[in-house]
Amino acid sequence: MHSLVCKKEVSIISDKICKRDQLLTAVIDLVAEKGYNGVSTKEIAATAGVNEVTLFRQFGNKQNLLETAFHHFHYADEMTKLFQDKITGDLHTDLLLISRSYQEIMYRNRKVMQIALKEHHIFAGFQEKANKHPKKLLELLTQYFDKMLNQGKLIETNTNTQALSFMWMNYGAFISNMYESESSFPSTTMEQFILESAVTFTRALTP
Amino acid sequence: MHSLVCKKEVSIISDKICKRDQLLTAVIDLVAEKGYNGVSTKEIAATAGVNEVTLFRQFGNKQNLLETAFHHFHYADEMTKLFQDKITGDLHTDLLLISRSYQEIMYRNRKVMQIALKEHHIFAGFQEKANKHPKKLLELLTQYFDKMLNQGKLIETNTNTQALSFMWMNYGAFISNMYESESSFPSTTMEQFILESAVTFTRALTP
DNA sequence: ATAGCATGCAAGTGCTTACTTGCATTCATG
DNA sequence: CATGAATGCAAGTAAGCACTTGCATGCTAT
Repeated sequence: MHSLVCKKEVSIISDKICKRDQLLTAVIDLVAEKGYNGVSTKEIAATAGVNEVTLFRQFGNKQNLLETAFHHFHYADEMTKLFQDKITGDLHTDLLLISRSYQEIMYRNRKVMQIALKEHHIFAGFQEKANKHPKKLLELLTQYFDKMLNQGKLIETNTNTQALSFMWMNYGAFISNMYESESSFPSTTMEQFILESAVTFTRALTP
Repeated sequence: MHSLVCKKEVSIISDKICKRDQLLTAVIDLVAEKGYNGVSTKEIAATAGVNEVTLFRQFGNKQNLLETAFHHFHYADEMTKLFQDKITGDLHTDLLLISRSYQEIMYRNRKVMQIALKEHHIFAGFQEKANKHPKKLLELLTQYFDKMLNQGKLIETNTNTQALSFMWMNYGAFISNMYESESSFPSTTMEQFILESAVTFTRALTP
């Protein structure tokens, strides 16, 4: 028993993905760019290369299409694994890893993030879901700082605020680069920032 | 020869501001909340307490109303004055001042910033104008770091990247607090962040 | 071969939107 | 008092919106 969707993916015309997925992709792309009220079902269908009626037969209505797509494309859980697997105990190495992973994951989620940011007045749940993983990461980073503090590898400081500062710095960087094109990511500016900011926080927090 | 607008502000009913200003306020509030395509001219007029026709007679069309309001409410030039007037040469004091001023100005501009962020696909010029002052601030901060470096008050580092990190950190903090209500600003979290982050960067950058 | 399902196409429904028009009302100013 | 500008009100227009219906077509699986 395998997934019911997209039986045609393995069909004769192999490069043709199924209509359902084409619609999900189209709605994310268009809503991220123009906003929910700025794009019509007609336009979504045309972008997906299907008839508008197919959209309604598959998803019932516009809102449900977007909600389905949002949940479908929202990657998750990668940040938690990070802390289980790859943390070394060396502050500089770890901050670098966290920064880089965060930027990569957020960039991959960028369209979903744009939608959550733009449409939170219509889809209250989006914002919450989009912030779930960054919030978890903040929590894990605070715990990490606490552990380092106990081992004498960190100065006396408010670990929660330090974690928040580090995450906000990365969040600001992400937002500023959110509209960069796929091909130019990560930009040299972003790469420089990641390297330099890890050094900065390491110097500031090392006893 | 004084301003042509709002003669009625000084009228008998003194607390009643003129229709034009009521419309400008309403469109900023509503578009910031619901997006340009999420709010109708009817709704804007109703919020402003005027007839919908008055909106069109005063501003011609919806787009012009928003553009006029955007430029009307976009505060400016305060960041530049900061560096001319209040810089002391003590790193910690200055970073604290910059952070606090930035947050205050951005919060005052928050509705305009929300619009620029949401509607940049429709109003290309908004994003540019909204980012003009933060960009100027980044430039000034870099110059400040350069000067401190020359005076031996800063470690050898890429001053531009350091300035960018500091500004991105504050930008991330601003975005996260953008939707906080007037009464609760600045939150205790934000205040803590401003204090702590100034200390962090001072420790990281002081020789 | 046949039944069933997904899809395309054309047309249409009812609603909302931005924007207009004509006329009556108010009101400060000459 | 008279004039003119700003506003309100009611009605209307043309277009676009989400969404529906009926029917024809083609592909899949039994």
